[in-house]
Amino acid sequence: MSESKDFLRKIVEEDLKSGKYKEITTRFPPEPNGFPHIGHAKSIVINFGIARDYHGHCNLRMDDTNPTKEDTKYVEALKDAVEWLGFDFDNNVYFTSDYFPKLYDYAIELIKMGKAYVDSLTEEEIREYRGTVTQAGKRGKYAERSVEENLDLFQRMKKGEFKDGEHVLRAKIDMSAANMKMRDPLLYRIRHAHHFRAGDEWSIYPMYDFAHCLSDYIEGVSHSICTLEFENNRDIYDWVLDTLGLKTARPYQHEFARLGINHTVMSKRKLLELVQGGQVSGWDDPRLPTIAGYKRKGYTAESILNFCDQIGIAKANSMVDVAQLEFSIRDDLNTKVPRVMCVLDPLKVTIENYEGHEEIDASYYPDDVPKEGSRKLPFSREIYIERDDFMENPPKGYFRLTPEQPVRLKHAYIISCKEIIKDASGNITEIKAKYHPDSKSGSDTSGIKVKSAIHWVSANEAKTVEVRLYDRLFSTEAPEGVEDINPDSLRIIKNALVEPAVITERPDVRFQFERQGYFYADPIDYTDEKPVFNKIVGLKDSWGKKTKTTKSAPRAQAKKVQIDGEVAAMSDHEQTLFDKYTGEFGLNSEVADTLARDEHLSKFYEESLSVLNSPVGLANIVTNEVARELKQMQASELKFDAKQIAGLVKMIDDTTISSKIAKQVFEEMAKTGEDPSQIVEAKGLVQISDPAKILPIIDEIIAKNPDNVAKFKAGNTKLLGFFVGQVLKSTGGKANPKVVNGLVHEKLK
RNA sequence: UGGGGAUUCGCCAAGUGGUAAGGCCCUGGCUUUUGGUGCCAGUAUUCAUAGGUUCGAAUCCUAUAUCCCCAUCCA
Repeated sequence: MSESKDFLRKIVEEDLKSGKYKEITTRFPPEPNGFPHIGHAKSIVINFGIARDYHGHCNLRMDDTNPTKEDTKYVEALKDAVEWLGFDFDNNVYFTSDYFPKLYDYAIELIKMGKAYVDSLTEEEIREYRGTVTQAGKRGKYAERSVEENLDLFQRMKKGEFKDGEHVLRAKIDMSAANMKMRDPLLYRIRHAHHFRAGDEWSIYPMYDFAHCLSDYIEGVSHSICTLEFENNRDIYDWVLDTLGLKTARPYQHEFARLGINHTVMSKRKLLELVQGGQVSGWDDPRLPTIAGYKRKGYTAESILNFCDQIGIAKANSMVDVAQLEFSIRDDLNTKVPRVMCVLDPLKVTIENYEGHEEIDASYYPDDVPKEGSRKLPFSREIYIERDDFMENPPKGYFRLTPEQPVRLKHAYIISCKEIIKDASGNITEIKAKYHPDSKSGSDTSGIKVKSAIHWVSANEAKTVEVRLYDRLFSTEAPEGVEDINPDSLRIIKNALVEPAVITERPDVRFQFERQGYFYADPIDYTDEKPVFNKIVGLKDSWGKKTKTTKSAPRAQAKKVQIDGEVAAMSDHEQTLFDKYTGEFGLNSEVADTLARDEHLSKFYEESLSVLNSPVGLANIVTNEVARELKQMQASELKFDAKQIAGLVKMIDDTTISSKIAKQVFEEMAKTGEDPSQIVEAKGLVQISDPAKILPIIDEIIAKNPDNVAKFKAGNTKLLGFFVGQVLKSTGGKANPKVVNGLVHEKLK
């Protein structure tokens, strides 16, 4: 595994290395209110995968805090999904509802600390009082209740003395917080509802923001991984744990981008609509992106796992091309599954010069699949081929059977077309053909060259099967609703003809129907009398692609012009500073602008300038390096001062150090607050400018990299950076880059 | 609009100051009794845009643009 790690694994590794945690614990925390989909699979793979990689644990936990939405049937579906994907939850499912008593105690604690209160505003009032994104909210009068009153009320809420909605428990944080989520979030609501596990014991239920962080803490979770939309909730997560003083190895939340796939929908709401609206046959409809759907369609767990590995984990919202998923399943099945022949749209072929009957021994696997196994393939005078494997007037590049062009019947003989039989309306109903007796597969001495081999079945022995051809559920890339549904997402072929071994031998449940795609014996509707096969995915079809009307003409890639917004005007004071900096000090306008507009920066700059008269050098360091530190902390928190920066710039000015070393020194200063001259001395960072010392190193580098020298001389001038970098590296950054640059240039000319 | 995220090829995605990884898609070629597979080759002078710092910038600084999330007693 030399591949780069995703950002979550990097965090985990750092936390392990720093000793923040001795052991890694993650959790997969779905709410049991819907069937899991492939987005859940991504989360499962992340959480269980990280636990496995770092020898930790992952808890499967049902986040069942809302009794009105959840159901035990979803719990089963969730367990199934995790198991099917090959992860182990030790047969131990955790439930947030098991923590209700503990959660209640924590709430009491918060009330006693004066950090939570019972609010009795109506729902509308609460909404109103919350304010908007631009306007601060305000507290209602109930926020002033005493601890005793709050305690009393909350206990009575629990006892069920109040009606739904009469009171709520709220955290006392900040009604004017810029983060809306922090405006006194609700912790508990009254809900006289039957909980599928807790029964009727509770009449209050905790909210997500209160229950989740504490459940993580209770379970000893170290890394609480969730999706991006919870970023705003992280503040509450931390607030609850911090306020309750829960410190030891407490969990921290990290967010990644949820999975989106084009031509499908992933939200639970939309999925539920499709199921309830009857657009699909149920949660396990093969067109749905649910785990149950993929399973029913014939996807393997491995293919889903591979897919999740391939798409990676990051923080950018993204829409993965469904072609990537299709690749995963093809790639997986290619090496696993027997090849058989099935004719979907039969065209009868009578081989006039063939008498009798034979059975051909045919391997289930092509040469490039290292698996053993074969079946008997009946061959006779009457066969069926695929209707589009014959064309009377073929286009250029058509490889299959035509009046002039013979074709091989896969595993059998070469045939030529003799006669075309049509019905009254001109449709082809049958082909009369002749076969070439010396062309039998494996012992062909006919010398006839054919362009392709087509699949076929023997008319007498073929079995009739139902084939369900699934296509993407939505025709648009980013579907909005039912109006985007692909009318051809399901095509049922009642009378497809398959070779007999598929039914009688049943060598597998998944097959490749040669030249068509991968198919799966439907686990529910398949019977011996009426076999049913689901199309998992088609084979890649470069011929079909060519013949299809060239739909997407190369879209005009007009480079979009970006209209930049206006830059805010400077205040008079800023303008004065700007003029002084550009005029008196000779700074360029960009640097002067940055400095003038930032009070802290300009102050810092002028202070350093009073120590050292090097306006340009100081300005550069202050605008670029000091500014970075100032973004992260207050000016008063800086470990270094203006005088030290002046000292640093002085060393650059008198060429003691290069600007490259200066950055290194600066980083040290920012960390330790040490004097720059001390750092330079302690680390021996004085730069080497003597060509006599540098030249031998350059020679060595050049000798070591003949390939790159050749490339450079061939015109790849980018490589100059490579050579300079190498020299700098081997001198620990001390070589004077300007000198090195000139020298390397000279050497390689 | 206040706050929080994000932006590297058609789609994902590495890269964190020194030669722009990889996969999918696509395009050629070779192999092939699957127009499949496999193999080989091609595909970003450029990292949202504009400036700045530097010998050297996708990476650091400044400004701007665009997209996503937050005003459920959902999670």
